[in-house]
Amino acid sequence: MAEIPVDPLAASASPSFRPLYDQIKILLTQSLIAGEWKPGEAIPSEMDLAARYQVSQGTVRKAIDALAAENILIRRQGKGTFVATHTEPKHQYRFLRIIPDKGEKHHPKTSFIDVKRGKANAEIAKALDLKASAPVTSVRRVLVFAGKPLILDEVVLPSALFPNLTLEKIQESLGSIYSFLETTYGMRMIRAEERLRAVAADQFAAEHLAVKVGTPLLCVDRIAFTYGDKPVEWRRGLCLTEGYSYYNELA
Amino acid sequence: MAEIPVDPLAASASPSFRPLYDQIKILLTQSLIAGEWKPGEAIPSEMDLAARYQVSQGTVRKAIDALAAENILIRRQGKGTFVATHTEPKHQYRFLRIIPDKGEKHHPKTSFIDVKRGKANAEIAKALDLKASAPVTSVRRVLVFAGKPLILDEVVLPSALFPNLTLEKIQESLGSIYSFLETTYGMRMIRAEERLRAVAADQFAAEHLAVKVGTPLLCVDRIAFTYGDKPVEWRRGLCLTEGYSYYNELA
DNA sequence: GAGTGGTCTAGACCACCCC
DNA sequence: GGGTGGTCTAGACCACTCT
Repeated sequence: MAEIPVDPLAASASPSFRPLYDQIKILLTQSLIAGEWKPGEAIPSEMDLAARYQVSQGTVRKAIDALAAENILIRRQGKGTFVATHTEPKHQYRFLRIIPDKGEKHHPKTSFIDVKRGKANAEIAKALDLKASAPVTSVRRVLVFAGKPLILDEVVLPSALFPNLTLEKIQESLGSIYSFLETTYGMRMIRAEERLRAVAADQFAAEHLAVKVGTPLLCVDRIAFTYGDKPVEWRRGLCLTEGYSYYNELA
Repeated sequence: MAEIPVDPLAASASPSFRPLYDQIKILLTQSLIAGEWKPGEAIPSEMDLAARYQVSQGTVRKAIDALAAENILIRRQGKGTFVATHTEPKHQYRFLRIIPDKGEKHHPKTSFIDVKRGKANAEIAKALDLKASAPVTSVRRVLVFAGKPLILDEVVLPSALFPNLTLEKIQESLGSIYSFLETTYGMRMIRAEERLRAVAADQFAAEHLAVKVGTPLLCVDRIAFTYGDKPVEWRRGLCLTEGYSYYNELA
Protein backbone atom coordinates (compact mmCIF):
# COMPACT_ATOMS: atom_id res chain seq x y z
CA MET A 1 0.00 0.00 0.00
CA ALA A 2 1.31 3.38 -0.93
CA GLU A 3 1.10 6.09 1.63
CA ILE A 4 -1.21 8.95 0.94
CA PRO A 5 0.84 12.12 1.34
CA VAL A 6 -0.89 14.85 3.27
CA ASP A 7 0.78 17.87 1.78
CA PRO A 8 -1.31 20.96 1.20
CA LEU A 9 1.09 22.24 -1.43
CA ALA A 10 1.21 18.98 -3.37
CA ALA A 11 -2.55 18.64 -3.10
CA SER A 12 -3.20 22.00 -4.69
CA ALA A 13 -0.35 21.60 -7.12
CA SER A 14 -1.65 18.72 -9.18
CA PRO A 15 -4.59 20.39 -10.92
CA SER A 16 -3.27 23.34 -12.94
CA PHE A 17 0.37 23.21 -11.96
CA ARG A 18 2.10 26.43 -10.95
CA PRO A 19 5.86 26.50 -10.66
CA LEU A 20 7.43 27.79 -7.48
CA TYR A 21 9.31 30.58 -9.21
CA ASP A 22 6.00 31.83 -10.55
CA GLN A 23 4.60 32.08 -7.05
CA ILE A 24 7.75 33.89 -5.93
CA LYS A 25 7.30 36.27 -8.84
CA ILE A 26 3.79 37.03 -7.62
CA LEU A 27 5.03 37.64 -4.09
CA LEU A 28 7.70 40.00 -5.39
CA THR A 29 5.11 41.84 -7.47
CA GLN A 30 2.88 42.23 -4.43
CA SER A 31 5.76 43.74 -2.51
CA LEU A 32 6.31 46.15 -5.38
CA ILE A 33 2.63 47.13 -5.42
CA ALA A 34 2.65 47.56 -1.64
CA GLY A 35 5.60 49.89 -2.05
CA GLU A 36 7.92 47.81 0.07
CA TRP A 37 10.69 48.74 -2.35
CA LYS A 38 10.39 52.08 -4.12
CA PRO A 39 11.42 52.91 -7.69
CA GLY A 40 15.18 53.25 -7.92
CA GLU A 41 15.80 51.34 -4.72
CA ALA A 42 17.56 48.00 -4.44
CA ILE A 43 15.57 44.94 -3.46
CA PRO A 44 17.14 42.40 -1.08
CA SER A 45 19.86 40.14 -2.45
CA GLU A 46 19.00 36.80 -4.03
CA MET A 47 20.33 34.99 -0.98
CA ASP A 48 18.20 37.07 1.40
CA LEU A 49 15.07 36.51 -0.66
CA ALA A 50 15.82 32.78 -0.87
CA ALA A 51 15.96 32.66 2.93
CA ARG A 52 12.82 34.75 3.25
CA TYR A 53 10.73 32.57 0.95
CA GLN A 54 12.43 29.32 1.97
CA VAL A 55 13.47 28.35 -1.54
CA SER A 56 16.82 28.00 -3.27
CA GLN A 57 18.69 30.90 -4.75
CA GLY A 58 18.14 29.47 -8.23
CA THR A 59 14.37 29.67 -7.83
CA VAL A 60 14.47 33.29 -6.67
CA ARG A 61 16.76 33.92 -9.60
CA LYS A 62 14.22 32.63 -12.11
CA ALA A 63 11.52 34.85 -10.61
CA ILE A 64 13.77 37.90 -10.79
CA ASP A 65 14.81 36.99 -14.33
CA ALA A 66 11.19 37.08 -15.40
CA LEU A 67 10.61 40.48 -13.81
CA ALA A 68 13.83 41.81 -15.32
CA ALA A 69 12.72 40.60 -18.76
CA GLU A 70 9.57 42.70 -18.31
CA ASN A 71 11.67 45.74 -17.37
CA ILE A 72 10.12 45.81 -13.92
CA LEU A 73 13.41 45.09 -12.17
CA ILE A 74 16.91 45.92 -13.31
CA ARG A 75 19.90 43.73 -12.50
CA ARG A 76 23.34 45.26 -12.02
CA GLN A 77 26.14 42.82 -11.58
CA GLY A 78 28.15 43.43 -8.44
CA LYS A 79 25.65 46.00 -7.13
CA GLY A 80 22.24 44.43 -6.75
CA THR A 81 18.78 44.30 -8.27
CA PHE A 82 16.83 47.54 -8.50
CA VAL A 83 13.25 48.61 -9.01
CA ALA A 84 13.01 50.16 -12.47
CA THR A 85 12.10 53.81 -12.70
CA HIS A 86 11.15 56.31 -15.38
CA THR A 87 13.12 58.92 -13.50
CA GLU A 88 16.57 58.00 -14.77
CA PRO A 89 17.57 60.03 -17.83
CA LYS A 90 18.20 56.83 -19.76
CA HIS A 91 14.64 55.58 -19.24
CA GLN A 92 12.82 58.91 -19.35
CA TYR A 93 11.34 58.29 -22.76
CA ARG A 94 11.37 54.52 -22.70
CA PHE A 95 8.05 54.20 -24.54
CA LEU A 96 8.77 56.84 -27.17
CA ARG A 97 9.31 55.17 -30.53
CA ILE A 98 9.62 58.24 -32.70
CA ILE A 99 13.22 58.58 -33.78
CA PRO A 100 15.04 60.47 -36.52
CA ASP A 101 15.59 58.68 -39.83
CA LYS A 102 19.23 59.67 -39.61
CA GLY A 103 21.30 59.95 -36.47
CA GLU A 104 20.72 58.92 -32.91
CA LYS A 105 17.51 58.92 -30.91
CA HIS A 106 17.17 62.09 -28.89
CA HIS A 107 14.77 63.49 -26.35
CA PRO A 108 12.18 66.13 -27.16
CA LYS A 109 11.40 69.34 -25.33
CA THR A 110 7.88 69.64 -23.99
CA SER A 111 5.60 72.60 -24.46
CA PHE A 112 2.34 72.30 -22.52
CA ILE A 113 -0.91 73.63 -23.95
CA ASP A 114 -3.41 73.13 -21.16
CA VAL A 115 -4.72 70.88 -18.40
CA LYS A 116 -8.47 70.32 -18.25
CA ARG A 117 -10.96 68.37 -16.23
CA GLY A 118 -13.77 66.51 -17.98
CA LYS A 119 -15.66 63.27 -18.29
CA ALA A 120 -14.44 60.10 -19.94
CA ASN A 121 -16.04 59.37 -23.30
CA ALA A 122 -17.10 55.82 -24.11
CA GLU A 123 -13.83 54.87 -25.76
CA ILE A 124 -11.67 56.12 -22.91
CA ALA A 125 -13.96 54.74 -20.20
CA LYS A 126 -13.72 51.33 -21.80
CA ALA A 127 -9.97 51.53 -22.25
CA LEU A 128 -9.35 52.60 -18.65
CA ASP A 129 -11.98 50.36 -17.12
CA LEU A 130 -13.92 53.34 -15.75
CA LYS A 131 -17.62 54.00 -15.35
CA ALA A 132 -19.13 55.97 -18.21
CA SER A 133 -18.42 59.67 -17.87
CA ALA A 134 -16.09 59.19 -14.90
CA PRO A 135 -14.03 62.31 -14.13
CA VAL A 136 -10.75 62.51 -16.01
CA THR A 137 -7.94 65.02 -16.34
CA SER A 138 -6.52 65.79 -19.77
CA VAL A 139 -3.11 67.20 -20.52
CA ARG A 140 -2.30 68.54 -23.95
CA ARG A 141 1.24 69.16 -25.07
CA VAL A 142 3.49 69.55 -28.05
CA LEU A 143 6.77 67.69 -28.21
CA VAL A 144 9.51 69.55 -29.98
CA PHE A 145 12.41 67.72 -31.57
CA ALA A 146 15.47 69.71 -32.56
CA GLY A 147 13.40 72.89 -32.71
CA LYS A 148 10.59 71.35 -34.75
CA PRO A 149 7.15 70.65 -33.25
CA LEU A 150 6.52 67.03 -34.24
CA ILE A 151 4.01 65.55 -31.84
CA LEU A 152 0.76 66.96 -30.54
CA ASP A 153 -0.70 64.78 -27.89
CA GLU A 154 -3.41 64.50 -25.31
CA VAL A 155 -2.91 62.48 -22.16
CA VAL A 156 -6.04 61.39 -20.30
CA LEU A 157 -5.85 60.24 -16.69
CA PRO A 158 -8.56 59.20 -14.22
CA SER A 159 -8.91 62.12 -11.79
CA ALA A 160 -9.53 59.70 -8.93
CA LEU A 161 -6.03 58.28 -9.28
CA PHE A 162 -4.30 61.57 -10.06
CA PRO A 163 -6.00 64.27 -7.97
CA ASN A 164 -5.09 67.96 -8.02
CA LEU A 165 -3.16 67.77 -11.23
CA THR A 166 -2.50 71.29 -12.48
CA LEU A 167 -0.64 72.86 -15.33
CA GLU A 168 1.70 74.59 -12.88
CA LYS A 169 2.73 71.37 -11.15
CA ILE A 170 3.37 69.51 -14.33
CA GLN A 171 5.29 72.41 -15.82
CA GLU A 172 7.60 72.54 -12.84
CA SER A 173 8.57 68.91 -13.28
CA LEU A 174 11.33 68.34 -15.75
CA GLY A 175 11.27 65.43 -18.13
CA SER A 176 8.60 62.97 -19.15
CA ILE A 177 5.05 62.66 -17.89
CA TYR A 178 5.75 59.20 -16.56
CA SER A 179 8.62 60.51 -14.51
CA PHE A 180 6.27 63.15 -13.08
CA LEU A 181 3.49 60.67 -12.31
CA GLU A 182 5.99 58.42 -10.60
CA THR A 183 7.43 61.03 -8.30
CA THR A 184 4.16 62.84 -7.63
CA TYR A 185 1.66 59.99 -7.41
CA GLY A 186 3.88 56.96 -6.97
CA MET A 187 2.32 55.44 -10.08
CA ARG A 188 4.65 53.42 -12.24
CA MET A 189 3.84 52.47 -15.85
CA ILE A 190 5.24 49.09 -16.70
CA ARG A 191 3.93 48.42 -20.19
CA ALA A 192 1.72 49.89 -22.89
CA GLU A 193 -0.29 48.94 -25.95
CA GLU A 194 -0.38 51.13 -29.02
CA ARG A 195 -2.49 51.27 -32.14
CA LEU A 196 -1.31 53.30 -35.13
CA ARG A 197 -3.28 54.85 -37.94
CA ALA A 198 -2.77 57.44 -40.63
CA VAL A 199 -5.05 60.45 -40.35
CA ALA A 200 -5.38 63.91 -41.86
CA ALA A 201 -4.44 66.93 -39.74
CA ASP A 202 -7.42 68.89 -38.45
CA GLN A 203 -7.35 72.60 -37.75
CA PHE A 204 -6.04 72.31 -34.20
CA ALA A 205 -3.27 69.87 -35.14
CA ALA A 206 -2.32 71.91 -38.18
CA GLU A 207 -1.80 74.99 -36.04
CA HIS A 208 0.31 73.33 -33.42
CA LEU A 209 2.44 71.35 -35.81
CA ALA A 210 2.74 74.19 -38.32
CA VAL A 211 1.40 72.24 -41.27
CA LYS A 212 -1.57 72.54 -43.60
CA VAL A 213 -4.93 71.08 -42.71
CA GLY A 214 -5.14 67.65 -44.30
CA THR A 215 -1.47 66.80 -43.96
CA PRO A 216 -1.09 63.07 -43.24
CA LEU A 217 -0.20 62.46 -39.60
CA LEU A 218 0.63 59.33 -37.68
CA CYS A 219 -2.02 58.84 -35.02
CA VAL A 220 -0.78 56.81 -32.07
CA ASP A 221 -3.31 55.67 -29.48
CA ARG A 222 -1.82 54.29 -26.30
CA ILE A 223 -3.10 52.58 -23.21
CA ALA A 224 -0.50 52.34 -20.43
CA PHE A 225 -0.64 49.87 -17.58
CA THR A 226 0.71 49.79 -14.06
CA TYR A 227 1.41 46.73 -11.90
CA GLY A 228 -1.11 43.97 -12.26
CA ASP A 229 -1.99 45.02 -15.81
CA LYS A 230 -4.22 47.80 -14.57
CA PRO A 231 -4.84 50.44 -17.29
CA VAL A 232 -4.28 53.94 -15.93
CA GLU A 233 -3.51 56.19 -18.89
CA TRP A 234 -4.97 56.77 -22.30
CA ARG A 235 -3.29 59.02 -24.79
CA ARG A 236 -3.51 59.99 -28.41
CA GLY A 237 -0.52 61.41 -30.22
CA LEU A 238 -0.57 63.04 -33.63
CA CYS A 239 2.84 62.89 -35.17
CA LEU A 240 4.37 64.62 -38.14
CA THR A 241 6.61 62.02 -39.74
CA GLU A 242 9.01 64.15 -41.71
CA GLY A 243 12.59 63.17 -41.08
CA TYR A 244 11.33 61.10 -38.17
CA SER A 245 9.49 57.81 -38.03
CA TYR A 246 8.04 55.28 -35.64
CA TYR A 247 10.60 52.54 -35.16
CA ASN A 248 9.69 49.00 -34.25
CA GLU A 249 11.44 45.65 -34.06
CA LEU A 250 9.65 42.43 -34.87
CA ALA A 251 10.79 39.11 -33.54
CA MET B 1 52.20 27.29 -2.90
CA ALA B 2 49.13 27.30 -5.09
CA GLU B 3 49.21 25.38 -8.30
CA ILE B 4 49.05 27.30 -11.51
CA PRO B 5 46.28 25.76 -13.60
CA VAL B 6 47.13 25.33 -17.26
CA ASP B 7 43.73 25.57 -18.84
CA PRO B 8 43.50 26.89 -22.38
CA LEU B 9 39.84 27.80 -21.90
CA ALA B 10 40.47 29.76 -18.74
CA ALA B 11 43.40 31.50 -20.39
CA SER B 12 41.36 32.87 -23.25
CA ALA B 13 38.38 33.58 -21.03
CA SER B 14 39.83 36.36 -18.95
CA PRO B 15 39.98 39.19 -21.46
CA SER B 16 36.45 39.90 -22.72
CA PHE B 17 34.63 37.08 -21.00
CA ARG B 18 32.19 34.95 -22.98
CA PRO B 19 29.92 32.55 -21.16
CA LEU B 20 29.84 28.93 -22.25
CA TYR B 21 26.13 28.96 -23.07
CA ASP B 22 26.80 31.83 -25.42
CA GLN B 23 29.35 29.78 -27.29
CA ILE B 24 26.91 26.87 -27.43
CA LYS B 25 24.31 29.24 -28.81
CA ILE B 26 26.70 30.21 -31.58
CA LEU B 27 27.40 26.56 -32.39
CA LEU B 28 23.67 25.83 -32.55
CA THR B 29 23.15 28.82 -34.83
CA GLN B 30 25.91 27.62 -37.12
CA SER B 31 24.25 24.25 -37.37
CA LEU B 32 21.00 25.99 -38.25
CA ILE B 33 22.72 28.04 -40.96
CA ALA B 34 24.43 24.93 -42.31
CA GLY B 35 21.01 23.32 -42.56
CA GLU B 36 21.86 20.47 -40.23
CA TRP B 37 18.31 20.76 -38.87
CA LYS B 38 15.66 22.03 -41.27
CA PRO B 39 12.67 24.22 -40.44
CA GLY B 40 10.00 22.23 -38.69
CA GLU B 41 12.38 19.44 -37.69
CA ALA B 42 13.35 18.53 -34.14
CA ILE B 43 16.88 19.20 -32.97
CA PRO B 44 18.63 16.63 -30.73
CA SER B 45 17.52 16.39 -27.12
CA GLU B 46 19.17 18.50 -24.45
CA MET B 47 20.99 15.46 -23.10
CA ASP B 48 22.34 14.56 -26.54
CA LEU B 49 23.54 18.10 -27.17
CA ALA B 50 25.11 18.23 -23.72
CA ALA B 51 27.08 15.08 -24.56
CA ARG B 52 28.02 16.43 -27.99
CA TYR B 53 29.38 19.72 -26.68
CA GLN B 54 30.73 18.25 -23.44
CA VAL B 55 28.82 20.58 -21.17
CA SER B 56 26.03 20.08 -18.66
CA GLN B 57 22.39 19.91 -19.64
CA GLY B 58 21.76 23.18 -17.83
CA THR B 59 24.20 25.01 -20.06
CA VAL B 60 22.67 23.65 -23.25
CA ARG B 61 19.33 24.61 -21.75
CA LYS B 62 20.36 28.26 -21.37
CA ALA B 63 21.54 28.38 -24.98
CA ILE B 64 18.27 26.90 -26.23
CA ASP B 65 16.29 29.25 -23.98
CA ALA B 66 17.96 32.21 -25.65
CA LEU B 67 17.18 30.92 -29.15
CA ALA B 68 13.61 30.12 -28.13
CA ALA B 69 13.21 33.67 -26.80
CA GLU B 70 14.21 34.92 -30.26
CA ASN B 71 11.62 32.64 -31.88
CA ILE B 72 14.35 30.74 -33.68
CA LEU B 73 13.62 27.49 -31.86
CA ILE B 74 10.36 26.30 -30.38
CA ARG B 75 10.16 24.15 -27.25
CA ARG B 76 7.39 21.60 -26.83
CA GLN B 77 7.31 19.85 -23.52
CA GLY B 78 7.32 16.10 -23.82
CA LYS B 79 8.07 16.22 -27.55
CA GLY B 80 11.29 18.04 -28.18
CA THR B 81 12.75 21.30 -29.47
CA PHE B 82 11.96 22.28 -33.03
CA VAL B 83 13.31 24.66 -35.65
CA ALA B 84 10.77 27.46 -36.07
CA THR B 85 9.13 27.83 -39.46
CA HIS B 86 6.90 30.32 -41.25
CA THR B 87 5.10 27.40 -42.85
CA GLU B 88 2.81 26.55 -39.98
CA PRO B 89 -0.57 28.27 -40.27
CA LYS B 90 -0.14 29.77 -36.84
CA HIS B 91 3.09 31.54 -37.81
CA GLN B 92 2.27 32.32 -41.43
CA TYR B 93 1.80 36.00 -40.76
CA ARG B 94 3.97 36.31 -37.70
CA PHE B 95 5.30 39.74 -38.68
CA LEU B 96 1.96 41.21 -39.75
CA ARG B 97 0.85 43.78 -37.19
CA ILE B 98 -2.23 45.07 -38.94
CA ILE B 99 -5.27 43.83 -37.07
CA PRO B 100 -8.94 44.80 -36.90
CA ASP B 101 -9.97 47.36 -34.27
CA LYS B 102 -12.72 44.99 -33.22
CA GLY B 103 -12.56 41.23 -33.25
CA GLU B 104 -9.74 38.76 -33.67
CA LYS B 105 -6.67 38.98 -35.88
CA HIS B 106 -7.26 37.24 -39.17
CA HIS B 107 -5.22 36.43 -42.24
CA PRO B 108 -5.54 38.33 -45.52
CA LYS B 109 -5.94 36.98 -49.03
CA THR B 110 -3.18 37.90 -51.44
CA SER B 111 -3.71 39.32 -54.91
CA PHE B 112 -0.45 39.65 -56.87
CA ILE B 113 0.08 42.55 -59.25
CA ASP B 114 3.40 41.76 -60.87
CA VAL B 115 6.96 40.51 -60.48
CA LYS B 116 9.71 42.61 -62.02
CA ARG B 117 13.46 42.61 -62.25
CA GLY B 118 15.37 45.82 -61.74
CA LYS B 119 18.29 47.49 -60.01
CA ALA B 120 18.49 48.42 -56.35
CA ASN B 121 18.19 52.12 -55.67
CA ALA B 122 20.48 53.75 -53.14
CA GLU B 123 18.11 53.27 -50.21
CA ILE B 124 17.51 49.59 -50.90
CA ALA B 125 21.15 48.86 -51.67
CA LYS B 126 22.14 50.36 -48.35
CA ALA B 127 19.42 48.53 -46.45
CA LEU B 128 20.27 45.16 -47.96
CA ASP B 129 24.02 45.64 -47.93
CA LEU B 130 24.24 45.37 -51.73
CA LYS B 131 26.39 47.13 -54.29
CA ALA B 132 24.74 50.12 -55.91
CA SER B 133 22.31 49.08 -58.63
CA ALA B 134 22.66 45.38 -57.85
CA PRO B 135 19.96 43.27 -59.52
CA VAL B 136 16.82 42.87 -57.46
CA THR B 137 13.43 41.29 -57.97
CA SER B 138 10.30 43.17 -56.92
CA VAL B 139 6.95 41.66 -56.11
CA ARG B 140 3.89 43.86 -55.84
CA ARG B 141 0.70 42.64 -54.22
CA VAL B 142 -2.48 43.74 -52.56
CA LEU B 143 -3.55 42.16 -49.30
CA VAL B 144 -7.29 41.84 -48.92
CA PHE B 145 -8.89 41.63 -45.49
CA ALA B 146 -12.49 40.47 -45.26
CA GLY B 147 -13.08 41.47 -48.86
CA LYS B 148 -11.46 44.91 -48.53
CA PRO B 149 -8.12 45.74 -50.13
CA LEU B 150 -6.14 47.25 -47.26
CA ILE B 151 -2.45 46.90 -47.99
CA LEU B 152 -0.55 47.57 -51.18
CA ASP B 153 3.01 46.47 -50.89
CA GLU B 154 6.21 45.97 -52.76
CA VAL B 155 8.69 43.33 -51.71
CA VAL B 156 12.25 43.73 -52.96
CA LEU B 157 14.67 40.80 -52.90
CA PRO B 158 18.27 40.46 -54.14
CA SER B 159 18.06 38.43 -57.35
CA ALA B 160 21.33 36.69 -56.49
CA LEU B 161 19.76 35.09 -53.43
CA PHE B 162 16.38 34.40 -54.99
CA PRO B 163 16.96 33.42 -58.62
CA ASN B 164 14.24 32.59 -61.12
CA LEU B 165 11.46 34.09 -59.10
CA THR B 166 8.39 34.38 -61.29
CA LEU B 167 4.81 35.48 -60.83
CA GLU B 168 3.60 31.97 -61.65
CA LYS B 169 5.70 30.28 -59.01
CA ILE B 170 4.73 32.66 -56.28
CA GLN B 171 1.09 32.49 -57.24
CA GLU B 172 1.09 28.72 -56.95
CA SER B 173 2.34 28.89 -53.39
CA LEU B 174 -0.36 29.36 -50.85
CA GLY B 175 0.10 31.60 -47.85
CA SER B 176 2.68 34.19 -46.96
CA ILE B 177 5.76 35.23 -48.89
CA TYR B 178 8.01 34.09 -46.07
CA SER B 179 6.49 30.65 -46.22
CA PHE B 180 7.19 30.60 -49.95
CA LEU B 181 10.78 31.81 -49.59
CA GLU B 182 11.40 29.20 -46.92
CA THR B 183 10.16 26.24 -48.93
CA THR B 184 11.54 27.42 -52.28
CA TYR B 185 14.87 28.95 -51.32
CA GLY B 186 15.44 27.62 -47.82
CA MET B 187 15.70 31.19 -46.57
CA ARG B 188 14.26 31.79 -43.12
CA MET B 189 13.46 35.27 -41.82
CA ILE B 190 14.09 35.50 -38.12
CA ARG B 191 13.50 39.14 -37.32
CA ALA B 192 12.64 42.48 -38.91
CA GLU B 193 12.88 46.20 -38.34
CA GLU B 194 10.08 48.53 -39.34
CA ARG B 195 9.71 52.27 -39.70
CA LEU B 196 6.27 53.80 -39.93
CA ARG B 197 5.15 57.07 -41.43
CA ALA B 198 1.93 58.72 -42.54
CA VAL B 199 1.80 59.53 -46.25
CA ALA B 200 -0.76 60.62 -48.81
CA ALA B 201 -2.00 58.06 -51.34
CA ASP B 202 -0.58 58.54 -54.85
CA GLN B 203 -2.41 57.58 -58.02
CA PHE B 204 -1.22 53.97 -58.04
CA ALA B 205 -2.06 53.35 -54.40
CA ALA B 206 -5.40 55.09 -54.73
CA GLU B 207 -6.41 52.77 -57.55
CA HIS B 208 -5.43 49.57 -55.83
CA LEU B 209 -6.88 50.48 -52.45
CA ALA B 210 -10.00 52.06 -53.91
CA VAL B 211 -9.53 55.42 -52.21
CA LYS B 212 -9.05 58.99 -53.36
CA VAL B 213 -5.61 60.35 -54.17
CA GLY B 214 -4.35 62.08 -51.05
CA THR B 215 -5.99 59.76 -48.56
CA PRO B 216 -3.70 59.33 -45.54
CA LEU B 217 -2.04 55.92 -45.56
CA LEU B 218 0.23 54.19 -43.12
CA CYS B 219 3.58 53.60 -44.81
CA VAL B 220 5.49 50.69 -43.32
CA ASP B 221 9.08 50.14 -44.41
CA ARG B 222 10.58 46.85 -43.38
CA ILE B 223 13.97 45.24 -43.49
CA ALA B 224 13.90 41.52 -42.71
CA PHE B 225 16.91 39.53 -41.55
CA THR B 226 17.92 35.91 -41.72
CA TYR B 227 20.36 34.03 -39.48
CA GLY B 228 23.37 36.07 -38.46
CA ASP B 229 21.47 39.34 -38.81
CA LYS B 230 21.91 39.36 -42.54
CA PRO B 231 19.38 41.66 -44.28
CA VAL B 232 17.71 39.89 -47.20
CA GLU B 233 14.41 41.63 -47.82
CA TRP B 234 13.23 45.20 -48.13
CA ARG B 235 9.57 46.02 -48.41
CA ARG B 236 7.27 48.98 -48.32
CA GLY B 237 3.63 48.59 -47.44
CA LEU B 238 0.95 51.23 -47.83
CA CYS B 239 -1.91 50.53 -45.55
CA LEU B 240 -5.43 51.88 -45.36
CA THR B 241 -6.17 52.15 -41.65
CA GLU B 242 -9.94 52.14 -41.58
CA GLY B 243 -11.32 49.67 -39.11
CA TYR B 244 -7.82 48.23 -38.89
CA SER B 245 -4.68 49.50 -37.21
CA TYR B 246 -1.06 48.64 -36.55
CA TYR B 247 -0.86 47.04 -33.15
CA ASN B 248 2.23 47.18 -30.98
CA GLU B 249 3.16 46.34 -27.41
CA LEU B 250 5.72 48.35 -25.51
CA ALA B 251 7.60 46.93 -22.58
C1' DG C 1 7.16 2.88 -19.68
C1' DA C 2 10.45 5.50 -22.06
C1' DG C 3 11.77 9.88 -23.65
C1' DT C 4 11.37 14.80 -23.74
C1' DG C 5 11.35 19.30 -21.75
C1' DG C 6 10.51 21.79 -17.02
C1' DT C 7 11.45 22.56 -12.11
C1' DC C 8 14.16 22.71 -8.00
C1' DT C 9 18.10 22.13 -5.26
C1' DA C 10 22.97 22.66 -3.45
C1' DG C 11 27.33 23.93 -4.06
C1' DA C 12 31.46 25.75 -6.40
C1' DC C 13 33.51 29.24 -8.68
C1' DC C 14 33.81 33.64 -11.62
C1' DA C 15 33.11 38.68 -12.81
C1' DC C 16 32.07 43.01 -11.10
C1' DC C 17 31.59 46.81 -7.68
C1' DC C 18 32.78 49.28 -3.68
C1' DC C 19 35.02 49.97 0.53
C1' DG D 1 37.97 41.54 1.15
C1' DG D 2 33.31 40.98 1.24
C1' DG D 3 29.06 41.45 -1.13
C1' DT D 4 26.36 41.13 -5.37
C1' DG D 5 24.82 39.09 -9.51
C1' DG D 6 26.39 35.50 -13.26
C1' DT D 7 27.94 30.91 -14.70
C1' DC D 8 28.34 26.00 -14.51
C1' DT D 9 27.60 21.55 -12.74
C1' DA D 10 25.22 17.22 -11.13
C1' DG D 11 21.43 15.03 -9.68
C1' DA D 12 16.61 14.35 -8.31
C1' DC D 13 12.11 14.64 -9.43
C1' DC D 14 7.82 16.41 -12.03
C1' DA D 15 4.82 17.19 -16.21
C1' DC D 16 3.77 16.08 -20.78
C1' DT D 17 3.55 13.11 -25.03
C1' DC D 18 3.51 9.05 -27.51
C1' DT D 19 3.63 4.13 -27.95
